Amino acid sequence: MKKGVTIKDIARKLNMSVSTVSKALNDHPSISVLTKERVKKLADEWVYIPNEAARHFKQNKSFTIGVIMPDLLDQFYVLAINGVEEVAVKNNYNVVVSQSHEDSERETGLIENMIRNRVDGVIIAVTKKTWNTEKFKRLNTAGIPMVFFSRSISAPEFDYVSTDNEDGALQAMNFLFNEGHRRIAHLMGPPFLRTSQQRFDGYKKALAQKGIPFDTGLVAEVDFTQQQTVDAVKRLMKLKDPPTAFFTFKSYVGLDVIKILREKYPKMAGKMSIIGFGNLPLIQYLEDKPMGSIDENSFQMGVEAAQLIFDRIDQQEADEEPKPKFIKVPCKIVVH
Amino acid sequence: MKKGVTIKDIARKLNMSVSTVSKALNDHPSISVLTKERVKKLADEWVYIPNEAARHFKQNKSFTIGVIMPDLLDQFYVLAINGVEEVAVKNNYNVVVSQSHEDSERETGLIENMIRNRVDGVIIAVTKKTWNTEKFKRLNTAGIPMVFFSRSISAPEFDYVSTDNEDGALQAMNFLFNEGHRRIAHLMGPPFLRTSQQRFDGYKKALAQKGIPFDTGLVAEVDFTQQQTVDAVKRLMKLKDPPTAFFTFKSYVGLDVIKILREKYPKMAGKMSIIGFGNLPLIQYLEDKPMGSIDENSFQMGVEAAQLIFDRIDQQEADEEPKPKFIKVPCKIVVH
DNA sequence: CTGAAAGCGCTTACAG
DNA sequence: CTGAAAGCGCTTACAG
Repeated sequence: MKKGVTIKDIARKLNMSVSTVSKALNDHPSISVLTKERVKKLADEWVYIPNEAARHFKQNKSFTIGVIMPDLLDQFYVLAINGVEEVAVKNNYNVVVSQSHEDSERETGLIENMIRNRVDGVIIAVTKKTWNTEKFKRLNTAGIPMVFFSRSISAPEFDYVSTDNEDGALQAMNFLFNEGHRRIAHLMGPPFLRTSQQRFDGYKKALAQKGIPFDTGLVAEVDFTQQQTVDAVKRLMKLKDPPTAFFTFKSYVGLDVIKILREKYPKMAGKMSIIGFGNLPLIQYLEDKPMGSIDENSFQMGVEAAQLIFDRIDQQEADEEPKPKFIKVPCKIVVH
Repeated sequence: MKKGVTIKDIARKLNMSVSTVSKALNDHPSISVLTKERVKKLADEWVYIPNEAARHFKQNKSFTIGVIMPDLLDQFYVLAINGVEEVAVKNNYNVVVSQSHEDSERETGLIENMIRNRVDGVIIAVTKKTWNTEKFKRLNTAGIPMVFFSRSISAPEFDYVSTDNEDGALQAMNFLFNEGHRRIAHLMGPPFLRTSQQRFDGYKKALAQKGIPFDTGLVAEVDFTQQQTVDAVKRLMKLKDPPTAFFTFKSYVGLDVIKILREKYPKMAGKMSIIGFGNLPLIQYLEDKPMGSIDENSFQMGVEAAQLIFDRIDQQEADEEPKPKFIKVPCKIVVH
């Protein structure tokens, strides 16, 4: 193991104290210009690279925010991460991204790991199976701010950044109404997620506003696996009065619907109108596109989540208990 | 700021030394069972969470490997990360993923950052604009092992894990030959990437084996932007004897070709056979699929890269200078 | 089996 | 403007 140059090495060479070198490198105002120059020159020559680990340790801050996402193969989360990164870079923070792979146990482990590593804040989109608040309370106890991102369990005591789920649902439904649809199925997400409830609420509200009676038979819960979506579509298509359109929790589910229709109900495939949450980059490559998507502006959501985390970090020093925030980022329908 | 329980707190309460507590928590063999029990019990009660930052700092290891990828919207890289993660978890290591966003300057900054944070190893897929070895030498100087992943510049002194690029190209070409194609265009990647050269070599080798003269006019360099692919396709389609098939550096380029053909040459769209590197999950949703893809087994590549990094980390202690390795992970053609 | 001591590389009051 | 000292939370030879 080679070991690098340290502040001590520089101090010795220059006949200075380590404190002076440290301050010089950090441009501390009390240090003379000449000293700063000498120190920086040698640091340069010797390719001194500060040990951030040591700095963080000493300062009792990791300058790192942890992000836990269910699955990065879902481009929605990648866009969000890009937003988080942008804000983090501006604040000279690092971002550590982990995937729970929709596994709640694994998620617990990741949170534990983040606490052990003393990240300064956590942004998390929970798994589709997460309902317990236990692990989030542990973050609280450890004094680490956390915000739910996009997906949240029913726990209003935590911060939550999301798209305006209800409004997005309204936009989707109204668009479908305008296209003449009246029998619109809703494939909703896991019911213990606030997010699912909010989108479902929008669905019902849209129907009510339009004066269309709510029909439970048109709603199915899915867990985003193809299997469940297959089952749901099959059941719905067997109805006496089957739906003519689908409003799905997310576009990936909509893509599965399209695929299933193409395979099992080729006659219907072209006619069915489909809208879901998530304007995914991959849609551009599809020939058989969904009719539209709710653009959640996930990059912006990432930005807002990161900003909220930084606010919370700042507020820690003020040590007043802040009220939980629910930030809704506007969304808009995009027609393909 | 709340501060957590430390080893010292536990030691004080139990009238022990911090060394004993530390050893007890780490199951050091020299500590009595009784002591271990007492320590662990209190640690549990008090919700002691070890400060990994401190441990890493003390041990002069971050137990972290850094991964730099061009862009996580490309699912190929996400699959690779999953492979890296799997190996890392087994070794009790963390993985820190950063994106260069195909920006070479930014890449330099990320490497710098990883050195500052003293990661134990780096896996990197370079940007499409990277050609300079400078920054990689800095990692060397800092004593941090690095392996090029998938994409590499021409610098055989570094480790490199990649699919068997030449063989993949041969498979693609032979498949197209079997389909009856003789005029096969190649959209190749940036020429200063070893990867591009290797795939191009396979292309030429396949032609030679088949006794088909190599025609420079059928080759175009692209930088993966749609614009360049559009230009290339337009030029190729204007040839007196235009290609009947495309072998592309990667499937995303192939998808762009399909899109362009659909828009500009609808008559040709269905007939053109297209094969590229990368069996992407999103292909399942396409109706208008490429004919096939070279499955690079990116998860496995991630696994191999991580294993190589861990080998290198272990070898550091032995401090003999190891020879650079070029690991080729087998690939196979997948027909859609 | 347990503990005292040194130290990882820095930063930051504090004194001069 | 500079420096001596303490210390962040741990681990690890070493002594007993």
